[in-house]
Amino acid sequence: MATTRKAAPYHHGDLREALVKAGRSLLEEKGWRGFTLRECARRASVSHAAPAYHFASLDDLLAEIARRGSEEMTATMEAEARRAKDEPAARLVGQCVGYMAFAAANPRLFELIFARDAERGQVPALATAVAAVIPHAKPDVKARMTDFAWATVHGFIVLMLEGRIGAGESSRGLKTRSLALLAAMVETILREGGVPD
Amino acid sequence: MATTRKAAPYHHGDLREALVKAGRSLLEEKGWRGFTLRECARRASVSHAAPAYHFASLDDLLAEIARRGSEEMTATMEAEARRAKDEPAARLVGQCVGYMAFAAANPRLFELIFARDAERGQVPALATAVAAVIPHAKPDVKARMTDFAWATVHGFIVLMLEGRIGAGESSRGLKTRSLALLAAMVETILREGGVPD
DNA sequence: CCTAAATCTAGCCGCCGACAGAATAGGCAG
DNA sequence: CTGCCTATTCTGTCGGCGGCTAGATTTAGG
Repeated sequence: MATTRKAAPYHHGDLREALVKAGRSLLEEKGWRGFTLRECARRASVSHAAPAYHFASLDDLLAEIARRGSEEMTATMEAEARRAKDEPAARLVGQCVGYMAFAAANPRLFELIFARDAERGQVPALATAVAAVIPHAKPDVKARMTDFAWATVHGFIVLMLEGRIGAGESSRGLKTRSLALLAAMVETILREGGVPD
Repeated sequence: MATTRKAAPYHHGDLREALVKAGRSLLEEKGWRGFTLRECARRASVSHAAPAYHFASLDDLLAEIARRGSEEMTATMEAEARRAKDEPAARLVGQCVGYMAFAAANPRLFELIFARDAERGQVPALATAVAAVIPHAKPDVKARMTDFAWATVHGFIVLMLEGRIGAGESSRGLKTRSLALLAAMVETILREGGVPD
């Protein structure tokens, strides 16, 4: 056939695709422990052993879901950065906003990405964005500031998703706080690695 | 029986205690999906149904482990703070160091604490420590700075544990980086809510 | 020593992930 | 059109799990 893989559907249509989709929604609905290969099969209207042909194991399916989620997250960040003003700091903030927005919209998937998608030179775009804010800084300072930015944003959204921060607050208030956090973060980056004032 | 609960051991000795201990080490060893009520029972040399008497469910045992872990973590933070210089900023840094040290020493337990121990007015000591650094700031600024500090420290240690930050770095280097991060954090707190310079 | 409560064991249920082998369905050679 | 080939899915099975119940065993306290 034309493509390398599964060109024409046989019994199901495209089971691999259906399983990934079912798995993703199942994960978001029932969480972690409710995620079951058999339930994915059920949602795809297929026997309990059918997934085995497409995914060697449960972890294999999770890995694929994480892989796609990771791509989607990167895309969200870049889209948000493009919407921002054409200015280094604004673009960095945009990426961070995209990061948090994706996590808030897909909390379990976000968790999964960080639990499963280990050891990947993640978020290279973030490093670029930070570097653009402090172009004159030394490489190691840029690296440290990237870590700082990432840690701040990641920690904040995680704590918020876990309900440790701003538990009883309005959505409006949380947005304001997030932006204040990002502003403080940018200022710190500028001060630490910034223009030789 | 003097105390309210399980004063003298019966068959086992103190099964409840043994299960918590076995569960904690099992969690650290096999992680999360290897954590099994039956394996805990096995490690305590007891039948598979014995735990049911002490813990209503697997979640119940996890909750207890998380509860104790949380206390231990708080103690670690306070101990580290006491070891620091008698100065607000140093004590805040000390608490953060304790936070990271505990997480690094008990990564799975640390995860568990944050996953299970939801909705608790966590880390009140951190809020106190931050407030002491910026005594003249308004309450809402203190709150924001506490969130900022917590997010920074939490994000950093999580990313480090996941291997996203400083993957190939020496332990020495990581320590230096951590301290640099904390220093930047304290400076930001001072600048944002600090002394009216 | 006897009773009642506390503690543990044995056994069952339904669910799970993984594996083995049978069955189906489309493509294709003849 | 026939018959085979291979990709895909199904049925059936195994051991392990969490949770439950029934019953045995041990201990405390009179």
